[in-house]
Amino acid sequence: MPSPTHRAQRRTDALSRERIVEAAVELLDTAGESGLTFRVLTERLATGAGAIYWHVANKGELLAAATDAVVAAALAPGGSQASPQEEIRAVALGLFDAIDDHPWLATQLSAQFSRSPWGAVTPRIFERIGRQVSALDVPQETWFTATSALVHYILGAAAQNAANAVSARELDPSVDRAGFLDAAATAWEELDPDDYPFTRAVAAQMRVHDDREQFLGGVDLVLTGIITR
Amino acid sequence: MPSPTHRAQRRTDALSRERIVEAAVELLDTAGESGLTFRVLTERLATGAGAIYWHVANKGELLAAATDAVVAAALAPGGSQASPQEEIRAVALGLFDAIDDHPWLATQLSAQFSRSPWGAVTPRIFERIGRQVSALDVPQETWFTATSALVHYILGAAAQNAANAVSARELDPSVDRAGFLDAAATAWEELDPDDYPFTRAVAAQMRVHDDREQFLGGVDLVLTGIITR
DNA sequence: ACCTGAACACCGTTCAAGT
DNA sequence: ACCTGAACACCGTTCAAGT
Repeated sequence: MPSPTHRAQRRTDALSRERIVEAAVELLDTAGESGLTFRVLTERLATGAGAIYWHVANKGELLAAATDAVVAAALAPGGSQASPQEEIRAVALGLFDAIDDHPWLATQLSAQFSRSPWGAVTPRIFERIGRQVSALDVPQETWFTATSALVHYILGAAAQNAANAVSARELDPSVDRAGFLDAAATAWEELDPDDYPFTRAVAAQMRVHDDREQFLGGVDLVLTGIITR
Repeated sequence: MPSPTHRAQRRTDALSRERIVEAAVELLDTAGESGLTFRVLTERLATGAGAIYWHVANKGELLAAATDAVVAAALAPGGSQASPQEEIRAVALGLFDAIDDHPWLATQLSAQFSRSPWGAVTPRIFERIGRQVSALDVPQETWFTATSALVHYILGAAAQNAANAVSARELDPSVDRAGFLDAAATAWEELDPDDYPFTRAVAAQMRVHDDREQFLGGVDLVLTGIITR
């Protein structure tokens, strides 16, 4: 029973690139990467396929736009004037949480990375992190390498974490995080001692670790390397 | 004009998982990720689709097997008993070169990473690097985070590099590496000074950098962080 | 300028049937 | 046990036709 106010909200009913991207993100969030299809998008938006193609060149561009929209939102505020280190940690955590909320983002981000390294998303992240690195009082010759290392670590680690979260849900939705970690750690402990001594040795650590804490630990580690050199 | 010796080689003509994976890798190398299709695979192997499905569950498994095969080869020898740092650099370079030779590996590696974090490839890399980290004389509590950071950096940076190589080829096959870097650097220098001050500042660095050197620089940076902490 | 929707080419996967 | 190949369901994309 929509009130007139709601109707007014729906009045801007015309198709637009924005509305399409929005619907795509929703679909990705709820149905995963394989759930984003021009057919269901067509139903959801109550139009024909051609209509979507009028606003968007192809599926790749749609995926890129969806990724871009979510990343832009995650990078948005920034807020206070903390130290460069704290800013970097904040940006990193923002991306970490975004990937956690939109697990498809992980794959997409590295795909963007691969397809057009300097398309739209990557430069935003690179610039955002790099600006803080340059404020870090380290020689300028190290900026490029340092920023690359940070960005690679952040995206890689966040992606890995999202993957863990997804596969945990898929494997057994009833089991909680602790249960999943426990099962994984146990699996590690049962690996062949000759082939996997290290992984076995580290299994206990993995059982009790906190994702965000561990993620930030890695950021600090790279930061330490940057400052020390 | 195949000699009898060659014929003997071709005698083991029966379909096998190994032969299928081999053909898949070849196809991926020459035609890219979108070139790997059950139809052309079927032609190449001169069989029917069902025959392939007898040996391989589905396309995902085939991709995983191809990735696994290439990574296993890249990680294979190891050789000398150098210092842990040197070993880590060697392993890193091995992966770097493998991704450079098989650009599809980059996407696939992070996809594997996402789909089944502890499927087959990732643990191999993790273990290989981790073993050296544990020999690094740093407290055991740091092993997990340190190894994760290294692996994330290595895969991320190598992937980025492969992506650059691919898009360089695609954009204009006639232009060489120096030309590509030059064009990219120029593009960076022409970015909006208000929005992208850092990227602009780092453009010159990017113009003259050497991929492998820069990659190893990042590895050293993370290693420094690990040892310093 | 923007949208419709049937049609096209192509894909991964299945399966009854063969050997 | 292993292979054949037609058939199925589904996909991204195009395009003549409408408004």
